[in-house]
Amino acid sequence: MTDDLVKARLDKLEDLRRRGMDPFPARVPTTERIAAVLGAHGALAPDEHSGARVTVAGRLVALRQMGKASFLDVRDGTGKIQAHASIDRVGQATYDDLCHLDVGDFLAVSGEMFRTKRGELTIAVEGWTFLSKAVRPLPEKWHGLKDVELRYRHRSLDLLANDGSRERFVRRARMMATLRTRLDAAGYVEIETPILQPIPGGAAARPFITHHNALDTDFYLRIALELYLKRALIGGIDRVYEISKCFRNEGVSTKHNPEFTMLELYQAYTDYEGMMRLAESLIGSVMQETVGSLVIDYQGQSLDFTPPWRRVAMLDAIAEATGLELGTLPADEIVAEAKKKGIDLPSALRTQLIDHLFDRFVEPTLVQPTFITDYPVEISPLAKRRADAPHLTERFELFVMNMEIANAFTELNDPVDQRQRFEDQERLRAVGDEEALRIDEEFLFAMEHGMPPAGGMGIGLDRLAMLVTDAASIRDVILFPTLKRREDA
RNA sequence: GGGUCGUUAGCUCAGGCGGUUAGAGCACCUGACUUUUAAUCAGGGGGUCGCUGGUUCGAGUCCAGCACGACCCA
Repeated sequence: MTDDLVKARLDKLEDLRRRGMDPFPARVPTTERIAAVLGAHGALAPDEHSGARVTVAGRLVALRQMGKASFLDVRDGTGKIQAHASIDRVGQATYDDLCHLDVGDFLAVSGEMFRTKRGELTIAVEGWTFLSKAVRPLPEKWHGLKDVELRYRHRSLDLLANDGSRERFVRRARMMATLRTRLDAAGYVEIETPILQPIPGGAAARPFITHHNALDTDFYLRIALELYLKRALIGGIDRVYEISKCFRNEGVSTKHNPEFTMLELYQAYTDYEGMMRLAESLIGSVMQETVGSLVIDYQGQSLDFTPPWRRVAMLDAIAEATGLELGTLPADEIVAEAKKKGIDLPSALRTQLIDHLFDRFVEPTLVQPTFITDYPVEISPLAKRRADAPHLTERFELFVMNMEIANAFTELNDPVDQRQRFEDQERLRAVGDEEALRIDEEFLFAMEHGMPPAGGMGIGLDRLAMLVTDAASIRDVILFPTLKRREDA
């Protein structure tokens, strides 16, 4: 039983105290990082001793005892090193103490570096210090922790047991760093905007609701960053971005987590064409810095991010996939035309029909990076209209591997049009569309003071992280994904 | 929301058509072993078979409900 394993280790903890050692000391000897030690002694030949003494600290991950000598594997955040302890070198008492360690305990070891006959760089232990006790056994060393539920619920153990998991999050961090470095170099200013918002805006989604006691007011957790970043843009921070969590009160799936990380950026004096070029260079940089190539392998599929990426207008993509030339056909005629092609459509609003056709026939075909452009104005209430086709907007979404990765537009900066769009949305809300946008007077007030022409873009960073880490589920790139609480856990 | 699958020792997994005391490897404990690296060898301990009910002389196994999770669909 677990209790027996824990009890045995708790007994050892008491034993340590009896032997005069503190199982949880506050001070640690000065140590080097393991990767640095290995790097500095890489030139040693088998059986050669360096003459140099090193000290490292880490977790004991394996202990091979052979009577009067033992091998210990010690791991820190940079790597793993072997140590060799023999009764000759450290004496009976110290050796006995060392043999009472459990796999999982932390310790510092010091001694001379040498390479074994079998070629492994090793510390010949001369002294050691106990650093921290593990009172539960670690997951199994060979098979690791496979149960996906345990991996998500006990991520610390997943990171410990599965190298692939740890490497995935390191790579995600490199992706984040690359994005910030590129944007900072391009003169973008990173800011922070409210998570608690009186009116959730910037996207069509259901929000979480929470309550502020002292103000006795309900707030919403933000569903997008957009409207606050645009306020900053209006205020003169004319290249601005934020990388942060957004929250949407929707189902979970391999591509959706209720809280997820978005990058949103706004740049004055450009447009959605500029955003397409930026997407190509920014995501290209991420691929180069994380995977090392613009051609990546994702779940057995080769994806090529070499620019320029394919661009297709939404209605053209639907025509290509279905043979339906929608043009400006009203809803009932779309249904009729579809029927002729053998496609059954429910009676719905024109935009819903377009959405439906796109999701069903186009999205499943979008594997290589593709910009879908020119979305209908009704589903793009914050994007500028095309001058030559006012029912369409200067907007694109980027699709890769059937997933929406980015959404961008030439930003609407006409406050009169913006007010009308909000009012159209409010009318949809009134007839039951819970995801329709709400009118935001504060935002309109800001825009009425003049907003520069601008391009803006949002990128779903969890999904981008899936691509760069070859992860099949969004939960594999979110350290602590949203799970139901378990009573017994 | 619907469908399919899963839940057995700390971890990874077996468990034929319902039949004696539920098995293995790793981990753990005892002993041997001074260059191993999934160390090896000998011995030992460890189980609310997810939960609740039902069928049956008898349920890890069959049935129903529930919980949690995975995948697919909307």
